[in-house]
Amino acid sequence: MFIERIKELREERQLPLRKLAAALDIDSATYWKIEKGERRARKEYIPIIANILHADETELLKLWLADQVAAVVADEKELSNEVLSMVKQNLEK
Amino acid sequence: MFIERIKELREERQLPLRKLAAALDIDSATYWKIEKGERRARKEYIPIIANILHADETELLKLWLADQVAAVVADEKELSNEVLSMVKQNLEK
DNA sequence: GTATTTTTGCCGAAAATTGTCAGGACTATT
DNA sequence: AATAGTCCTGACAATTTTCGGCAAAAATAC
Repeated sequence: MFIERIKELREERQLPLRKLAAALDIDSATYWKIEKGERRARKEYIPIIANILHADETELLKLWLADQVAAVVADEKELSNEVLSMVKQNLEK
Repeated sequence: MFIERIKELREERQLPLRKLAAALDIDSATYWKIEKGERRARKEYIPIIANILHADETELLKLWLADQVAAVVADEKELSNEVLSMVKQNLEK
């Protein structure tokens, strides 16, 4: 979700990976891996990415969080609905 | 959720930390930290814990997963409901 | 008051994650 | 076909995070 979105945005803006990598102060290869899902984007990167892509930071943050959550339950898909409900419940207190 | 539950069960069964630690082959101090939330229980520990506490493994697994998920969104409680919904949506595909 | 259990802090080992480097593949341009 | 620019990849190095043991203090039980 997150990575598809930032790739999409980057292409819309016609920015090369290099530009994003520079903004984040990392190697282009690393940024490439982030977009591919081989590396996780650090949370601190989100505002920087949002900025350079002129995207909504909160939107990206939500996508990023959703990815993290999805990763947790990925191995137990059968249980995930129930687990997510439990978490929701628990948050309401 | 997970840690409260296993502590509760352990006390019901009147087992000292030591017993659990032994079953998991770790130091009592480490087990204590798990029960306190200062250490994360490894996923592999769950069946062992379930067994020695005569508890339902799936129940404990769900609680454990819920904790992991909650940890992800803990810093962004305002967004968590939306994030959880997104994940649910995404799983239905 | 001794023994057992629980609680803490601190440190080193181990594992996981992140990043760099060097270079290959592909495309477009000239 | 040579150059330039971007994208892609694997191997390795560096860093960060996590984990567990140890030693000992505090609390509780016997």
